[in-house]
Amino acid sequence: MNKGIEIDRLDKQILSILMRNAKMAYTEIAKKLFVSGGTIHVRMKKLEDVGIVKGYNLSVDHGKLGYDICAYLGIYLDKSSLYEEVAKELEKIPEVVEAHYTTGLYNIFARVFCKDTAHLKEVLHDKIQNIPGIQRTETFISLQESINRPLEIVSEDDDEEIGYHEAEER
Amino acid sequence: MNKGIEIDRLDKQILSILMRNAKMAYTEIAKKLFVSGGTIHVRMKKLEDVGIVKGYNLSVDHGKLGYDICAYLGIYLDKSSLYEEVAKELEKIPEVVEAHYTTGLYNIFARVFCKDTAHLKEVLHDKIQNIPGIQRTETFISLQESINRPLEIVSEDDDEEIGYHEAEER
DNA sequence: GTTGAAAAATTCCGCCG
DNA sequence: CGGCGGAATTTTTCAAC
Repeated sequence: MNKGIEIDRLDKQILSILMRNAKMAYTEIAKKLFVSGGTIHVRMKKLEDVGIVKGYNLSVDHGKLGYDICAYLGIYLDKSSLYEEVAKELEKIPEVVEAHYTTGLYNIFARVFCKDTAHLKEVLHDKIQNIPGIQRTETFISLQESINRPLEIVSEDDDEEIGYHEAEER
Repeated sequence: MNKGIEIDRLDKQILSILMRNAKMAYTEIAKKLFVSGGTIHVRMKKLEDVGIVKGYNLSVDHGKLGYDICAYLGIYLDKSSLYEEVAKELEKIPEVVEAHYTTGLYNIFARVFCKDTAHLKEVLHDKIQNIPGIQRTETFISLQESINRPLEIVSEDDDEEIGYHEAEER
């Protein structure tokens, strides 16, 4: 039982390539995988239709755009049941780019981007701590991001001797 | 002093659009921003050259691909100085998609994707806990992701009355 | 920043195995 | 049906202004 969605090896290979470089042309992917460009097109349309592909994003260097601080916040709530309410308030804060309802020590896990420490203080003290239901927060500032990559979804038993290797970009 | 990189409002608007939908055609962005397609092309080339644009990613629904669990790990090291070594070992574990050197309670913050609880146990117990230098870990499983969006980089004083609004996709 | 034209990619559709 | 191939359309890309 597979949620009714059938994904074969070709689908996974296409996704795997595009997850690393979403700008690669369908014609080029087609050449790598020894199928026609039209096939890539049909497969991607299916993958978008069933919601496996959620979107296409640009990955940017936040530091170079003036957002020097990336921090994770562990948030304690007064009551776990306040989650929906608090999430809605967090959504209004543009610096919050991610929020998860989590198991473990904290009730909510959030990621924020700030320009500098003054900006972080403003976000924490004036915005987040003011949300009703939030008891306290713990802050983890990222000093270095050493890994940031897509999940490898092509399993070993799937890609036995695929002649795929990286080519030069564009 | 701005790191020597000059980014104007138009650059930010282009980035802002592409961060939400990296597949939008340059010609369409050009129409929205009332400039020519060539200008978008030149701006993007500059933004890629200076490293502000790091890449183009596909965003996928990991759950639908069989990876039901997304978890964050707080990792305690025996000594903070072991960071580089441990990071190198973490990089060998494909389930680890993100790792940060952080301030606060933990030394390293990592994000992992697993197929199910058995898979998570294997990753935690057989892979991560076996890395020399790691003292112990704390696991936060994401039960719901309620926010996941790009950072809004166009500041209010930048985009005063831009006639920009979302258009239908493709 | 713009224009315009060549090169390339996307997208669609009829056909085949 | 799933994949192929080709043709129409759109986009990218680049040089000259």
